[in-house]
Amino acid sequence: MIATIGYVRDLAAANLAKGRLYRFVFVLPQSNNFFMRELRHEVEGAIVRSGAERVSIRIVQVPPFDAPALAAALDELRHGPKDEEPAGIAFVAVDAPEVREAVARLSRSGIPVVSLVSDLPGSARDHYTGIDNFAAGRTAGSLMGRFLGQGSEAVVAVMAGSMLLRDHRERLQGFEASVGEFYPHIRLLPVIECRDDSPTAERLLTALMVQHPEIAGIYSLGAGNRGLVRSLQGVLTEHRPVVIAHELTAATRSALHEGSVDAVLSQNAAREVRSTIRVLKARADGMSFVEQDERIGIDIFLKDNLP
Amino acid sequence: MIATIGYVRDLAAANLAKGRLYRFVFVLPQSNNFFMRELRHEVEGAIVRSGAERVSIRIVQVPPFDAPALAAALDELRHGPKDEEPAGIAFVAVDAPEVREAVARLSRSGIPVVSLVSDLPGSARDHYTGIDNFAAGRTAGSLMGRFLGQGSEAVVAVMAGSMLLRDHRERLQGFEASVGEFYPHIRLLPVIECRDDSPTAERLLTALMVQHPEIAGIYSLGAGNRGLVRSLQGVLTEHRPVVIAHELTAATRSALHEGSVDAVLSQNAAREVRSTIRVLKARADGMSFVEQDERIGIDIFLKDNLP
DNA sequence: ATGAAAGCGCTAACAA
DNA sequence: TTGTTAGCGCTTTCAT
Repeated sequence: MIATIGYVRDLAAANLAKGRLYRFVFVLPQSNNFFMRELRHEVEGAIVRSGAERVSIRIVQVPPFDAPALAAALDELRHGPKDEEPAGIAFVAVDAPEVREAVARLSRSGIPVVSLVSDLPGSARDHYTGIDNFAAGRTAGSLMGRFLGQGSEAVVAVMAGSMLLRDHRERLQGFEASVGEFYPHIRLLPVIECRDDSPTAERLLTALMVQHPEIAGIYSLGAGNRGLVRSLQGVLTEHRPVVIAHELTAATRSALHEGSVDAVLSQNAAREVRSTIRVLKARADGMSFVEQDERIGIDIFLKDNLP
Repeated sequence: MIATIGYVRDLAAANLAKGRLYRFVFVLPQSNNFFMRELRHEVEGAIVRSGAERVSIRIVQVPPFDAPALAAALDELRHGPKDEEPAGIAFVAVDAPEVREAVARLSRSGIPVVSLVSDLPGSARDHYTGIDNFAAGRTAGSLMGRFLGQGSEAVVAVMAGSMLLRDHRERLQGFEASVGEFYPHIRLLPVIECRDDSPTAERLLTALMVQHPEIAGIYSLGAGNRGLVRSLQGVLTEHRPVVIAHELTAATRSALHEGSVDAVLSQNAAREVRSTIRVLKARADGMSFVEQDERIGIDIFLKDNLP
């Protein structure tokens, strides 16, 4: 009806008129691993830039891996003065029922919610900003299979942060599925868990390589890659295993460059933060967004296509 | 001075007051290959969305590979009524002196200019939106080397669209450099040029494979991949060469899926268009932008991480 | 030169 | 309910 005339509502004018301020909250784990720090850093960058855009972003930190604390933090945001109610919330999910319930309460209050980096399927979240971790694991499997080449049995080690983390579990599943289907000559050692901690990663991997000198490949699907790189330092070049890791960090970047790591799968934290803000804004305005535009791809980095 | 007070100019209000309209022009080759069509399609999409954003985008088509025509089109844009002068121009460069000069004239007129997909180094363009094609070629070289594995001499065919295209030349250089340095057992056949035409590609490749049945790898660095895929159809699975191509299209996507193509390097046309508009807007406002945010990465797709 | 006033497209507060 | 008016932060015009 209105559209027939060719009318388009001028959102900028509307926002000016009502002195609108989009209050968004990012609930982030106070983890110390590189990726979470980067994520926090990107949100802080967005805060600086947000001045010009009628956006006000606040970061709320919660203890990592702590579902009750996360749920409490989410509930907290629903209270407080009515005019300070957030216009949207982004949070890194911990996969637990109480978190799902807190999200349901937010949703019932009409507050847009976006899960970030780690998803909460089956919850009332409006959107998930992050990569498909199952596909990431499959991709790692393919690369491992291709890089190792055909031949007799090859032994591959897998290191995760924690099997309690949904994204780590999904990566592992994808990796196992891909290797099992296409590269049956690869034998996977039992997963070791380094709790995303570098010293632990170094210790565990070094021990594993002593125990299994025949290791031909390593897939590190979590954090703690400084330790991974250090454990590789003693290995002779000609015995270097094929190494695939996650997240482009200072450690993985230089390891790629010097050849001790062969491929890095990564997600772009800056892009994730910007996308999240666009999505929250759209939802806050009751606007739709192009799902396809907001998909976060799995970046594959070799030494040759480093940004 | 002003900044000390914490003042931030409200661009939205300013634009409202002056009824600003950003007039941008995209100068695109009227090529029929999939990628250029997609690029055009994305610009058309931006035109639709632009209504709400005080942006008006116009597409000017020029004959492909035609430097004089492109230069003339660029000059044309500087004339016409003063109040319809574009606030920014994006164009797919043809690497020639007359184009450089036309860009210099635009620049002198104070019109922001962005080169898109194919760059024009050394010209007065304000920005280049597109991938690093040399790095893309190197990446293809690494993948080819790793996928072929160590061993005795391996013969690899290279197919380009045209050596007159700067992006194709750069990809080839990167590929040759990478293979030459790290995989000396790979022998490259002389480049064949299919002029980005599928039937030609099919014909040339089929002939080449008859002539060189020992071909173990194919790098297709231009367009015309329907033809590439067709030429592969007759090859027995166990003799299938390692195939690396550029641009994720219907043809390369299904070929990846069914296993006749091993990897696809790609650039995201939608992202390129959006980035270009952001950059032009920033320049038109005399604002800076985060260079890093606007870098277009080289996407690597395996069958496992297709979007 | 400097200042006051009108108005861009909208919303919110108020009147009728 | 429907209509009117003031004003959001800026630029532009017109007057001082």
